[in-house]
Amino acid sequence: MISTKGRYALRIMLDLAEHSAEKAIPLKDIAQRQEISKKYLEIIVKDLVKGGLVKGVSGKGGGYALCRKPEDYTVGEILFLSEGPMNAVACLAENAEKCPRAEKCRTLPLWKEYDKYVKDFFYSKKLSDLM
Amino acid sequence: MISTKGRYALRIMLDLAEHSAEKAIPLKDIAQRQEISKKYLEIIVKDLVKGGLVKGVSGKGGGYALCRKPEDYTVGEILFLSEGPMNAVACLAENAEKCPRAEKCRTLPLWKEYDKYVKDFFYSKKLSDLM
DNA sequence: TCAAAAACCTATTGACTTGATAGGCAATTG
DNA sequence: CAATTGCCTATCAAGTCAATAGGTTTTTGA
Repeated sequence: MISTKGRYALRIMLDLAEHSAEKAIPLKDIAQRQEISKKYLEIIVKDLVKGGLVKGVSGKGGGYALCRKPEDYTVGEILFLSEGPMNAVACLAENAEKCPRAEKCRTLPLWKEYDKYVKDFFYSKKLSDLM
Repeated sequence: MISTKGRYALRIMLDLAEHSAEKAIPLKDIAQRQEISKKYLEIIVKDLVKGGLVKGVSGKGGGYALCRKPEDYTVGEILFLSEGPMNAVACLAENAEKCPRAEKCRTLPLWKEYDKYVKDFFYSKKLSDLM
């Protein structure tokens, strides 16, 4: 299940895409429009900054702005940056200790196929597709 | 992410499909073969019984057996029975209070599409496909 | 016949994740 | 220079996950 982190991240990106006119948008405005606590959005937008998807401008008159055009973002990169890798099952996680049953496991191929299927879906969608 | 409940449920079903020769298979055997605690499997198989996917036979010589042929089960029905509905996002859950933003939400259509995409995947796979 | 073997039932638990809230510091500008 | 805004760390309550534990009932097969 996709958590609020990923969902809100996408809404932030969309809000920026729809309202930015070359100038930075303060988080307060986004919070009001999206009806989400500004404090919570701060946590989420931090990851977007760290990941290089948006840039923050401090000080009065500051705010956030996209780094690229909306059509140059995929939904996948936004989502996976906020949610983490979103592996279908624990066996496929980065840090997972290699399962000794992997060779003979009847279900592992299914999870691998599903994992790719999901990633294909989100990487094929662009931010601009949602506007 | 798919939890152990759903994954183990599928492995139980597969084990039954591969080892049942008309007679019931005791959970102890499945637990040994699958290297999963029998006690934990009890919890999981209970849902499968309640959902009518397998039948349990009490008493000495008892165990569990499939109710249908492996090709007549979809992976989806096994998984969603164990995991619950697996809605992509909270907004789409059964019991979710209707979101007042639903009408104008830019992201809801994406989640709906994804939800269907995932369900299509699992409902199109048969248990026999994994054997 | 009766004891072993099996399903079935209820409760509990520790670790982790989720969805926030709170308070304050740093940077920038009108 | 004060208002505005981003940025940082910490904390928290509630819920979920992955089991474990101990007992009761049912049925067979020796």
